Amino acid sequence: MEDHSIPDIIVGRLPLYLRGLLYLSQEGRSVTSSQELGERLGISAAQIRKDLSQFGEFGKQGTGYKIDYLVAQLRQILHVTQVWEIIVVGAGDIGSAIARYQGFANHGFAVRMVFDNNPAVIGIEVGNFTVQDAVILSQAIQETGIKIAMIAVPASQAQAVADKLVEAGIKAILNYAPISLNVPSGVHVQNIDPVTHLQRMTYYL
Amino acid sequence: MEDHSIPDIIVGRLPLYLRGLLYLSQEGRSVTSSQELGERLGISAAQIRKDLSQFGEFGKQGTGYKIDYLVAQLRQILHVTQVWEIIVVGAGDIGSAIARYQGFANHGFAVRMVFDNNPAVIGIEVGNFTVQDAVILSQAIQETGIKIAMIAVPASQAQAVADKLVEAGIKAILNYAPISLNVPSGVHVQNIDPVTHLQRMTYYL
DNA sequence: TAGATTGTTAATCGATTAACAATC
DNA sequence: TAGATTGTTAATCGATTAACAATC
Repeated sequence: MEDHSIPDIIVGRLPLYLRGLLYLSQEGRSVTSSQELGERLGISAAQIRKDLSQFGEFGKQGTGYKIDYLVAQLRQILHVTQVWEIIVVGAGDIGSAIARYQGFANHGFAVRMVFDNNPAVIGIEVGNFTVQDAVILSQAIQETGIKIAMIAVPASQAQAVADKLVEAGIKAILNYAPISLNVPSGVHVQNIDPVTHLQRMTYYL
Repeated sequence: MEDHSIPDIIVGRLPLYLRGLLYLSQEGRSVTSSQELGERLGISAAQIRKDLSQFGEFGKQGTGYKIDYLVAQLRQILHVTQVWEIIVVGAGDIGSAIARYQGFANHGFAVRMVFDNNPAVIGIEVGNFTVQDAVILSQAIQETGIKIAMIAVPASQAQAVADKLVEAGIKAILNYAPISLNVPSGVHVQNIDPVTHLQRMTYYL
């Protein structure tokens, strides 16, 4: 069947498969197996095959998966065949590091604008961008039609920024502020908080 | 029972509970309920109660949870009653942002040293730190007994760095490089990769 | 052909939710 | 007491694994 709603936990693994395949490709490999990929990623071969089978039949019995082909399929499934433009809100240390990050290129993303509301920061150069005044944030989102934003402002301002982004049409938020954002259904949020990641590990130490 | 092995998925939610409780506390609240906390975090009340019940009985029927008490208990469970010192490897944009990040204070962590292997970077100041030569990395880990490291080097060097860290005694790694690290059992890894987080959302766009 | 590996089924395992007695 | 909310049980739901026929 093809019109199942795919569990989010499976969707979350697809980018890992894609990344693993790209490294294999870089190493000059053209074919791989669920077992080999699984060993690289720390995921069982059965799970990889099961996950992929939700979307189609991409391999061949006896030989495995043609890497270039599976990469292309995963990119289509994940909607990263074109480049998504991104707005960064907050030009402090984290926002600046994101704006300069070279890792988005060739993976479906490009930072397009950087905003802040601090007069001391507005107008300075960050990477290839001039920090813009956050008062024109909504207007810029509506004019460009950009759907993805990253929040890199202090936690105290993050919910207000999220509300503004959503109202202007943003549909996906990567949130670097250490707070749980409340957004309407239909808007997606992923959180990156080093403290919660670290605390998850100290439990075991 | 008390000597169950706790599922990692539950351990992963405890830092979120802790963070939510701290915000409630900051707002002057002294008592909360599983329902209220759940609404804040987007987690069901039943799940919060069930998770907490793995570790003890922290609430009172009819009234809920005393916030300060539950915060203290969660800190003990997560082993963040004292400060864990951290080594940052890689003093590029990301490593520098981490080294300057103010959000670790009061949450159980403190960056202690920053390393790089690039002669152009060694010796410069990043936040309150002087970037040190990575050749003394192992020695520094062994002398200080530090158990937690963050990897903020290019993907091509990340596995080699991880191997070196593990050999020197590191037990928990927060990995900012976009690659799956292989480490021995007993060493914990958490990954922070904006690209995989973004691709997980573009699936739905 | 013989060997390898897929896609898929069925079984197992684990996580979440609903519901409620207990009790503050 | 009446109302509220916990801790826990049982039921439901979902995810993972094992195994294998199909087939390259």
